[in-house]
Amino acid sequence: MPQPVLELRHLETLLALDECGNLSKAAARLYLTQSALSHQLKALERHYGTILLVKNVRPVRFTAAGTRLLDLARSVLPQVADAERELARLAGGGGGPLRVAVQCHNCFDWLMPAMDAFRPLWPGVELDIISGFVADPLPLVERADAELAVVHDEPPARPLLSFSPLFRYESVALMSPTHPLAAKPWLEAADFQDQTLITYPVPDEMLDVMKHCLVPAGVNPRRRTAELTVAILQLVASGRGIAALPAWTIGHYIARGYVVSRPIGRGGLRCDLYAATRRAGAEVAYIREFITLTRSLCLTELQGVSAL
Amino acid sequence: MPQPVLELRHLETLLALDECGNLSKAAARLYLTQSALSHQLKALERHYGTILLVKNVRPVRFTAAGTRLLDLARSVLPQVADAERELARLAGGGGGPLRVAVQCHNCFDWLMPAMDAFRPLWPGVELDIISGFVADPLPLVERADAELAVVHDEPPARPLLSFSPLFRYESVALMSPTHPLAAKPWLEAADFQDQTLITYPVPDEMLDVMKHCLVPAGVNPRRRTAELTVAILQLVASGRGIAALPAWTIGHYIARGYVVSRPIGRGGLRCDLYAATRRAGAEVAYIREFITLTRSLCLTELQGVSAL
DNA sequence: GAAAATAATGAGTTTGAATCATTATGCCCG
DNA sequence: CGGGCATAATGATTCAAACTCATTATTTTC
Repeated sequence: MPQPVLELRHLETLLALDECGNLSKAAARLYLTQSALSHQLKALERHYGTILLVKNVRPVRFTAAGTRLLDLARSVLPQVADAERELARLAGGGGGPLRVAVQCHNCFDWLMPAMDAFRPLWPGVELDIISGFVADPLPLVERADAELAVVHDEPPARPLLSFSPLFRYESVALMSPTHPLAAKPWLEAADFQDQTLITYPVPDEMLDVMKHCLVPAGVNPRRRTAELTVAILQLVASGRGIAALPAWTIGHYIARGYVVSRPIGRGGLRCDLYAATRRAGAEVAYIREFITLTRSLCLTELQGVSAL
Repeated sequence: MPQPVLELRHLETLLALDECGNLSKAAARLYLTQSALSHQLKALERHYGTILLVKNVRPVRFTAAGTRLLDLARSVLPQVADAERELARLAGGGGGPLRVAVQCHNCFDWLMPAMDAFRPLWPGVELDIISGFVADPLPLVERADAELAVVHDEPPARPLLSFSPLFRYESVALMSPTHPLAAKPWLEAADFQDQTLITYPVPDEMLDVMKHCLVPAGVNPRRRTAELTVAILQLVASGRGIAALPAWTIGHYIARGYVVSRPIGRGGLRCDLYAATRRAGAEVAYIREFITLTRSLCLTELQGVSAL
């Protein structure tokens, strides 16, 4: 007598499917394989005796039946989330500090909205950013001066820490539309050799292009620095040099034609962000939710971002 | 990153727990073992870091956290059920005939309310009772003159049919409060020997006491028949004989002291009801729901009824 | 205080949900 | 039109969650 074939898991899948538009992306977002989702869908469709979505079209299109289930998901999953938050409160885990240490300038672009979304859900949590960017924030977390650190790439395992993937973004090269390099479909490391590279005034370690592309290739262009993203874009637009920034920072500058962007290297330059917490912290409901909420916000809102 | 530990299954469990008042009963209702529920609860409680219910008290008492989850269940599960009904409609399985064949008189007591509850959920289903009680309704189902038959005990497997347990009820002996047998804590078959047994005018096959108790024991009391349950009770109350009826039929007669009831045999006389459908019919959403709905209504509303 | 109900526990088993490795399908573009 | 890329389907295999079984512990009842 198997009453409920349907489980919350399936509703999560449908939601992801709707947001991502295809099985593979949705699977990545759910930390599952494309195969898993395919099997899942097939089982559901067999059970209900009707197709739930048309997959050979981009993005996937939900049938009437699929839409009905999607609506169910939209109604039910938030209720579940609410209940679980309240349970955390009832279990005495509804409040506490959440100090976030961030390495990179640009992260503030998404960190602020994420914090804004988080605050009303967990009014009992004291949310702070550990200001002044820290070269290596991991010791902060280890000695409990921060609950969470955002770091690049997955660091080697540490006994006290646990790492959760946040997302992968693309760093793109920026130049004025009239710049000679704008003619190329993508840039190689060598293309930077005779250029002026405009960056934030931070160590090369913390600059994606330098760390992952130019330093390995032994390229060392002229440099110029600016504190603010707008200032960098200003300099680029006026032809004073080229820059490399995460794709998400520059959406409307591109749209307005002030600057153009080109991938760095054939497949583009991908950078991975992780959230580090102490292992004990990874159990705390509000820290977990901060991570998942941030991830999910970034994946849906930010340009050029994909699941990790 | 296992987000949802909670699944619909758990919500079903909580609901059953609330209705049944203890793990064992709830487990039976869900077709699971008591052990399964115990493990389930423990896992949930470990995950949320708080106790959900106090089990060493009858009925179990939900904690604040438990109540919150129970509320979630009460909100979410009906939404899921609604969605699934609509899916069935969208899949083209929202309508069709549902002709129910019933063996026993008393079954109408619960069949009517069940049908009343069912109708608004499936307006497209043509619900009928195959009237005139049929001695053996199984052939009706086999040759598709009925979609569902209610039968006693689990019949031997038949190639075309599938049987679903409905519930178990107790048949009790009824007598006037002043009757000598009322002094006994329970009745043996032999006690019936010199009595007048008042029954419906149907073959012994279809009378629980006869079939499962007196006939096996070779006891054959005087007989008197009446068509209606009230008439039987009237005769019993006025000392004209004793009767045996399902415990559920007689609640308020007992309460008012007109008659008293005694178990038949040490542990009482238990009878099992099953729903028979054609194997193909067991797949049809509305037939499945009719069965589960009926079962669940009877289990919660009827006296002396337990899960099978 | 014994018997009956009920719950907990840990080991063992089953099942279903995932992955892996591969094949199929559709789409774009030269 | 055919090769290459992105995406989905498939079936075998793996793995772990969830269940059962057998037993012990606890509580209730008479």
